[in-house]
Amino acid sequence: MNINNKKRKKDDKNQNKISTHDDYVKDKIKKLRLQDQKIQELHQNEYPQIFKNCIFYINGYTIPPQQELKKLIVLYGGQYEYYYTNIVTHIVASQLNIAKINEYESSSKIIVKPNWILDSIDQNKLKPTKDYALINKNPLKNFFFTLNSNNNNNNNTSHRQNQANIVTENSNKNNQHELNIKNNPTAGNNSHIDITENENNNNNEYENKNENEYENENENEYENKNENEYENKNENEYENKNENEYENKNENEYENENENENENENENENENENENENENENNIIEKDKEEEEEEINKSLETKWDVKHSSVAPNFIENYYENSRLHYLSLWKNKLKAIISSRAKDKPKVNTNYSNKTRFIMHVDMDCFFVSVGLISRPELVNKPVGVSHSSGKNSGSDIASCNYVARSYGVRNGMLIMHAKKLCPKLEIIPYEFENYEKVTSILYNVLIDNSDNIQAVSCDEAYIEIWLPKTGNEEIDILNKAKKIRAKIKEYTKCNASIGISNNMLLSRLATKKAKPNGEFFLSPKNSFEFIQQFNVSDLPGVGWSIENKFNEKDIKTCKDLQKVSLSTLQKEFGTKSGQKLYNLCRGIDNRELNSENSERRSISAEITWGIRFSNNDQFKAFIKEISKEVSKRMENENKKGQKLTIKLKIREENADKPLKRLGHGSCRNLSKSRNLNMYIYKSEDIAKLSWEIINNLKLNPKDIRGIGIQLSKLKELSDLPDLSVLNALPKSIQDEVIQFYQFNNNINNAINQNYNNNNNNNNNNNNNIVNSIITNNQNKQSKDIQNKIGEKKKRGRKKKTTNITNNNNTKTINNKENAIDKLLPSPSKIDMDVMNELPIDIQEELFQIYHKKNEKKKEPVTLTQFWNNNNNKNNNNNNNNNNNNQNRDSLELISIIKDNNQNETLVNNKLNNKNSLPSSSQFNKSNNNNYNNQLNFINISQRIESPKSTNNFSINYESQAKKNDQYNASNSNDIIINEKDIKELIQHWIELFNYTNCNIKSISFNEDYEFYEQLIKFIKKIQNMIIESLCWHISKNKNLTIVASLMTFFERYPIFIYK
DNA sequence: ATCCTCCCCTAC
DNA sequence: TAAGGTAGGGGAGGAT
Ligand SMILES: Nc1ccn([C@H]2C[C@H](O)[C@@H](COP(=O)(O)OP(=O)(O)OP(=O)(O)O)O2)c(=O)n1
Ligand SMILES: [Mg+2]
Ligand SMILES: [Mg+2]
Repeated sequence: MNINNKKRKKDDKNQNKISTHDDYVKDKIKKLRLQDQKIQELHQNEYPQIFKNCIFYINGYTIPPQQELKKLIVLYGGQYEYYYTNIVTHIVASQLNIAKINEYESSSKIIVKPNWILDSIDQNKLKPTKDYALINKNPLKNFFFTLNSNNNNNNNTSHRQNQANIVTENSNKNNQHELNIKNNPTAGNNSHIDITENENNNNNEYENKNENEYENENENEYENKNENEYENKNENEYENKNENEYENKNENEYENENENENENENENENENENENENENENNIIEKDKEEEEEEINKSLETKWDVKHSSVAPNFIENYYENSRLHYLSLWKNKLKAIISSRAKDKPKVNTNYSNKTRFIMHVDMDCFFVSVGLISRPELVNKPVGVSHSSGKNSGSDIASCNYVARSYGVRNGMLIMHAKKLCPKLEIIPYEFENYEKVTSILYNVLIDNSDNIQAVSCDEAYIEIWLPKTGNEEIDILNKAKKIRAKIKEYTKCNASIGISNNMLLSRLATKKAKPNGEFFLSPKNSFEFIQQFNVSDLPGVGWSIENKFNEKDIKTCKDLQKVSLSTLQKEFGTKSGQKLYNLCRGIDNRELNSENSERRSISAEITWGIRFSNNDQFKAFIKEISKEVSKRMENENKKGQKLTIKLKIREENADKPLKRLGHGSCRNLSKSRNLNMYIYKSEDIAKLSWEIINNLKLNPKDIRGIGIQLSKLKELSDLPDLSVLNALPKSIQDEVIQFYQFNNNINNAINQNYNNNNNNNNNNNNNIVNSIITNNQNKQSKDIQNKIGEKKKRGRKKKTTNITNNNNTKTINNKENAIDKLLPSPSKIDMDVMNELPIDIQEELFQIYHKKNEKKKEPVTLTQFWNNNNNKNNNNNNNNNNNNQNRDSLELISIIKDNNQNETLVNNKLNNKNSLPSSSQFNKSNNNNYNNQLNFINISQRIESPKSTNNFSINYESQAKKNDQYNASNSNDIIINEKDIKELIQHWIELFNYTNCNIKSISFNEDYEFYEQLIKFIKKIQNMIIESLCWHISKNKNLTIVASLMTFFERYPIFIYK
């Protein structure tokens, strides 16, 4: 390995290229293979080598986890492949999308579920793999209901489809670096690479940093980030003309901009020239020429503006492709997600830390963008360099990053080129290389993951890591060596310098990095941190930006030493309780935060653009809202979220704003934000656009003044049925696999669910009634409390924390009982494949077509499973043709088969009856609704949906064709479910699936042809609801299987059913 | 008290 | 010529 490294190092030096991510991973894989082999050799005699000729690749998320499977595979003689290659013989997966299955099957790979490995080991021989095939798991699914394969194919390219597969396939859709990080099997906590053990100490290539070299920077003038100071330059003349022209001056009411012109008369050369026009022909001609030229220039500029502004085609797409800040945000999110999912997968190991010392490292690449850019430009390393879109000396383009040579001139990240060039005329500008930044980030994070006990992503070039070292008395030297090695590793593979700050908390290590830079490491001893920190400027403190800094400077507080003298109460009076406390702690080096590797859930999703926004009329404005709504929608789908609260953020040009220094920039603006609680969840672009425009339209703004637009959705909720991993993990191993497949199945029908959701969402008023929750909170027995305890209650988000101290934010992900109110009818589409059905042997068909009828519709008691069962046996098949009398009739739809489970049903009935009166839904329902709706519904807390002043006792559901459904804004005001037949069949299929996880099992459903289809459906749904509730109650009362309850609850939250009448 | 809305501020 | 995004902490002040 070292030989390889050296060799590559040489090569790379010649080529000045980043080693690819693969280089790093390949090296690591080699090491890991060696380890695997060693383990194998060691244990060969202890374990039967049953997997001897098998080469495994584990695809995605599995239960048990990859690492465990890997261990077993290796111990039992198999070969574990870290990447999928052709030599692989077996694919292990808990779920796969169809594309993957096809891919593997076409290359004759054997696909097995993880249980195959476990069972084979159990029985000491290879089990037949066909019993563990991933597909055809549920024959019913294939017999009666085949997923709409067209749908599948179509959806495969959509975000949602990809997202739907997040558990296993997330990494597939993402860019390379994410794939690498996420899929990197060595990234697990039991990857044993340790630089300190495996590396030669020949990494002396990093120079000894001369700390003072760049530190005599006293450029406070540039630290003053007051934009206006830069932007109040005398360019009004240009701006006014330009803008007037741009805006086609059609509407007099908007022409107030001329104010500026008047204020700046002295500079208005053109006017003066015009006034001085005289008889001299030559003069006139010359002047005409000049004017012409100017006009041409102006119109060129205007054209350029129009071409590049928000009215240009593909503006948003182009913009985001080039926006560094957008990338920074994007990457940060991705990294956090990756780190987070890693952390969740990783089992919590109870290591004994008592004889170890904890260090926090803050690792940050030196002038990241520049360093990456200079890899291919070694001739510039010792010159001042900045990364920017443009290089003109008067350019208003931002410098994203500048190197330390440039910084010695006072140039700073984020500075405009025109200012930087004044400080440093020789500043070289190099372009962005976003793809390369990603590559380097990938390597950086791999190295950090491999060399730490815990990691928190900060940005693409920066992370905190936690490292525990044995107490040797020399830990401080050890940790510095460790840092050196990490830095060397990063340098080796990326050709870029990283700096590392080390201390015992995040704040101090962050500050230590400032000392370490450039290209160094620094240990900030916590022992004398209080004194040490005094030398830092307040602006060095993370959390102190220009605003707070300015406030301090006004009071002559420059350094932390100064700040330490300010009392807590003063700070709190000035900045508020929390912020004051934070500042008080910051300047003392106090920071109680723990690394947060497990991301808390996203609470808002937004898209925002404040560059290039220029509209001349409301149509353009509106069109842009439509476009940016698409972007937001895309992000919602990617995150699998829908949102209840819509916030519009606008930047509006100040009355007297000057022309922005930055071309097409926003200039001086006032901000405006307007939010609206929708009482429904949205995610579709049309909805977002429509509602956004409603908000905006109410504001009565001049479209010409708009300079920035943002749309944010918050109060988020899961859009569809991704499995809750914490629930999943709580389930017995034996059913985890099943559940995963269940979800996989449902992922294929999300689109239809959501379509229907949107058709219904206006009916949703305050639906805060959660069936499961109300049962549990009102069921007085002890078991229900146990369940609550077991499942835990999610902390309410947004609630102010009681403690002022920064506390460890360990986000235990739990089932959300309280907040996930039942909200929507979420039917799912599917196809009943009657052809397949007809292929079945007659006796099976017959069995399946057994029809169960409820005997007496007037009966007020809910139908229990037992009754259901018995009724079936007494059923009369001949009364199918009566569709006139609802009451007398047997169930309008026919359950084909219900399989009783261990006589549970008896118990279930009793329990249910005993508890009936304590159920809240009953009283709620009756109080507000005097109808004589079938009592069984009282059992279910769906009152919000059922009651409606104009409701009758008859159900009405409109059937609308798919084509009509696209035009739904108004239709959704009615109380009708707009739904199509296909969707309903899918819905039923869904509930059948669901029942596989309860103690009863419906095999299939069919409808009486002579009965009104939707009426049948509604009744069916009622029945199903009862059965599930009963099942749930039974489990709860018997304290039987809490994990099943847990999973049922999640299902309930995701698949509530509502009935309209 | 606690919530909500509309901000401001910060980090990269 | 230019790509000034984005999520979250938190405060002020009003509503409940
Ligand atoms: N205003 C800013 C600040 C940063 N970045 C980008 C470019 C930087 O290279 C990268 C990382 O930011 P850092 O704060 O880590 O700054 P650098 O890495 O450039 O310099 P250093 O960390 O050495 O101070 O983020 C940016 O585009 N605009
Ligand atoms: Mg950096
Ligand atoms: Mg950084």
